[in-house]
Amino acid sequence: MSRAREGEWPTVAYALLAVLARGETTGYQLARFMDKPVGLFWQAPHSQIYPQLAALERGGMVTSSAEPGPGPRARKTYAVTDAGRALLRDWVTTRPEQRAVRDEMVLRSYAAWTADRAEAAALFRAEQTTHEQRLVELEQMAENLTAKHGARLGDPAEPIFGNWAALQRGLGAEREYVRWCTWMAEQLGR
Amino acid sequence: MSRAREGEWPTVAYALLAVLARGETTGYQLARFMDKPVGLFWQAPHSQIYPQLAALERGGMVTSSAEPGPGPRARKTYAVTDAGRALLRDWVTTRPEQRAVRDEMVLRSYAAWTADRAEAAALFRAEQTTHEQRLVELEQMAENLTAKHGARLGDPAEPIFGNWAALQRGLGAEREYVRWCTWMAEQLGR
DNA sequence: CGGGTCATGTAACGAGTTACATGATTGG
DNA sequence: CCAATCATGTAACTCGTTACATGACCCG
Repeated sequence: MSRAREGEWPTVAYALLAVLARGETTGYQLARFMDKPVGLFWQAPHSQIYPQLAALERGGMVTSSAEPGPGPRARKTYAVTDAGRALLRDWVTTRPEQRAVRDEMVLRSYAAWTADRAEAAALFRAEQTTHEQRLVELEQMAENLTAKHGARLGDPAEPIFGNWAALQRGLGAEREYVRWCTWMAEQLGR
Repeated sequence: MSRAREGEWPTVAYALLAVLARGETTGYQLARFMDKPVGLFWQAPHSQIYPQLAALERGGMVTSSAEPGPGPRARKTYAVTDAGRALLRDWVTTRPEQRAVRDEMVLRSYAAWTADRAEAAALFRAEQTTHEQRLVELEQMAENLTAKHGARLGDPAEPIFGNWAALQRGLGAEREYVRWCTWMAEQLGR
């Protein structure tokens, strides 16, 4: 929540800044956008988002204006400050240190020889199907984006380019994962 | 560390069982194998491994035999029990619930429009290069495996099939990531 | 009038990271 | 003799998840 060292923020803070950089919103909208189902580039529950927004405000990276809301608490609309924009801009071009490889399905494939062959094949076929469906959804999103924004998608100065870029990654990653699951199911199902 | 509910273990426990299922080893060897650099399917530091091995032993999933070691503490060799083998076998064919999408580079791509264009292009080119090198290493590993084990790699009953399967995933994932980084660098570098 | 949506927060916990600790043997 | 390797462990902390909490309004 609070910074580890002066000037260092957890990644979720940059995710919030990245969304707020496109226009001010309420904490609730941010939480909706980043909660479970979609959230193509980063996910976080509201229990992480509200305290993080408060921390960003204490740090002067965002400002909030409260209007009386429907519930027991006021509704707050957040906006990025210049300091927040600068922080995000710097972070975007900083190289991440290499993350740990941790994939439950890869671990299962590594131990597949210990399991029942047919059950293991079924597992990978089921995974394949799920991610084929996910792939169809993403392809639908790509069609919608193309229809609405056309050539602007190729312009890295436009915010919508960010959506396109994240979507390209999602499409590629899902295709590759489906390919691997298919291969695994084939290997196991003989 | 301890089980959340009776019969539920953290994933790192299954990773340890998966390695121990191939033959008994010491905690140190496990830690070496799963620490930072390699660990193609799961990574964990020794500070997580030693307590987890102790927990598995308390749960009757592994046994240990201690011989006097070089340091102030005894060297312990661990082996899976029948219960541990059964636990692993069941877990392997259980479907994981879908994991959260959280990729710092995707987040950066989403916010790329806020950054300096040339710096952003350089970032993705650098990532591309790093992962091209990683890919070469994996291809080397694939060659070595093929040379040493040949057709046994295609037999899902052989433990070595697990290495092959994990490696296939690594190769595919790295290739796809390199592809995306290349595309990003191209888009940004115009 | 009961459940869903809007709207914001706190608390408890688990998983993973980083740092601290100890001490013998081996190699340059 | 200093550093690396072998060998095991604990402590403090951060990040992320799950659950708890409150209450107005709207729709069927």
